[in-house]
Formats: sequence, C-alpha cells, structure tokens
Amino acid sequence: MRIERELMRGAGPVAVLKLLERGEMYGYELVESLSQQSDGVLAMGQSTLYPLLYNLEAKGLIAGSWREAPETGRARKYYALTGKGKKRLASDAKQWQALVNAMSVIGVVSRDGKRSVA
Amino acid sequence: MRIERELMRGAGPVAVLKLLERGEMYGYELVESLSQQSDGVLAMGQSTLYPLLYNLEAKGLIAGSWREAPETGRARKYYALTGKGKKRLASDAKQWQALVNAMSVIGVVSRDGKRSVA
DNA sequence: CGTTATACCTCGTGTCACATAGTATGTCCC
DNA sequence: GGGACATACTATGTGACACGAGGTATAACG
Repeated sequence: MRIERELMRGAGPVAVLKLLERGEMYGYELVESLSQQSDGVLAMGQSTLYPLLYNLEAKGLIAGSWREAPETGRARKYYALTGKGKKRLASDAKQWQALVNAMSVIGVVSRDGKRSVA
Repeated sequence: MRIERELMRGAGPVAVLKLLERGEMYGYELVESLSQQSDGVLAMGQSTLYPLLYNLEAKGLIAGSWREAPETGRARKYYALTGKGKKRLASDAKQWQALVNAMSVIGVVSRDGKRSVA
C-alpha cells in the first residue's frame, strides 16, 4: 500500500534507526528493505533517504564508513547506529507509541490493526 | 506527554478531521480539545492550527461559518466536516492504520500500547 | 479599570519530502 | 569487448508545513 508522503513525516527517521539497530546497512539496501519489509508503506526514494541519512549522521545518531562490498567489491557506505542513536531511537519509539495511543483514543486508529469504522 | 513536533507531522490534519466528525467545532475549542483528549500528545499551538484549518478549508474538506456563541455572544468561526472531508478522513485513517502496522512489523511500536523493548 | 480568558489572524524561519538529474562502477550476455 | 542493466551515492530546486513570536479585539471578573 502506498501512502501519502505527508503522513509519513517523522516516521522515516525512526524506521531507519530501527533497521540499523539490527546491524549496519548501506543506503541502497535501506531503500530496498524499507520498501519490502513494510509492503511499500515505508518506501521512500533515494532522494529522500540519502539526505535523511546525512542528517542523522550530522546529528551523530549514525556513523558511516566506506568499505568494499564483500560480494561484489563495490564501494559502499555502511551506516551503523551510535550510542547516541540508540538513545534517540528509544526516545523516538516511546514518543511514537504515545502518538499511536493518542490517535487511538480519538478513534483514528485501533490498536488491533483494524481500521476504525467511520 | 509532549512529543517532538516532527514526529507529529501528518497526524494533525487527520486528528482535526476526526474531531470534526463528531460535530462542528471552532478553532480555539480544537486547540483545547486536542491538548486535553490526548494528554498533550496531539497539542498544537494556534499558529499551527489556524493555518491548518485554512488549508483544510481551501481543500474543501471542512467548511467554516461565522456565528455567535450561544453562551457568550462572541463571534466564532465554526468548522464542519464536508462530504469530501469525510471521504478524506476515511482514506487518511486507513493509511494511518497501514503506517502503524508497518511500524509495528519492524518493531518500532507494538499494537497493544506497550513500547517495544530495545 | 485592569487583568485574565477567549478567539482569531499573520509573518518569518527553519526543516523536510521529493522529483529530477547526474556520476560512477560492477555484472551479464551476446 | 561493448551495450544494457542493476547497483550505489550525490546534488539541486521546489513546495509544503510546524511553530515561535507578535498582533488585534472582546467578554468576564474582581
């Protein structure tokens, strides 16, 4: 499912941090992963992801390192979650949960995954 | 709980439409309601809400009408959800649910209201 | 009559999503 | 070996939006 971009604002960085929690990944891989793992909902183009990564790196939440891909030998920039990033992720996840709960209270979403009946 | 504004992007308009689904409300009332009903999570200042309302009105999703307050006699601009707005709300709620589900899949939030353990 | 609450409006700044475009290199197949 | 395709990162410009700060006006209250 494809959703309007405006709705996704704020979700992108949190999703990226969460994926990096499992282990380091490179940009192109993140673009593919986000699209596949969320059935397109969290999909974002390269021109959205890369600036997002630069932003997270500038804030010290992730750290990039150029290395060669073990399979192909191509240069890639792997991003890893920093200690600061882990704290931010925990904080953001908490806030996201609060937001979901609030939206649930006013009836926009339900907690069991079913859309509220209008 | 006060959350970072960036995370809330996209949630604001949906929350407003949802509140108006119950019946018409005026700006100041919406500011207060959003803050109270969500324990501050969905709180937004007037400088955020009013432009948001003008935007929704320009899109034909809500319709405003100046009337006098029955209790005080003061002039207020009451906003009501239009037919178009109802459809948009249904669509947005569906998309919001998809987003919540996607964030749940990657582990950022849980569906039962508890924060995922990092 | 001054303070507070109500109620609406505006401007400027900073941030962000995204489309578009560009660069470069590795793989595959003929 | 060369053209097509996938991989992978970078740059730029536009438009939208959240929000702080500031402004106006009126009713209620002591």
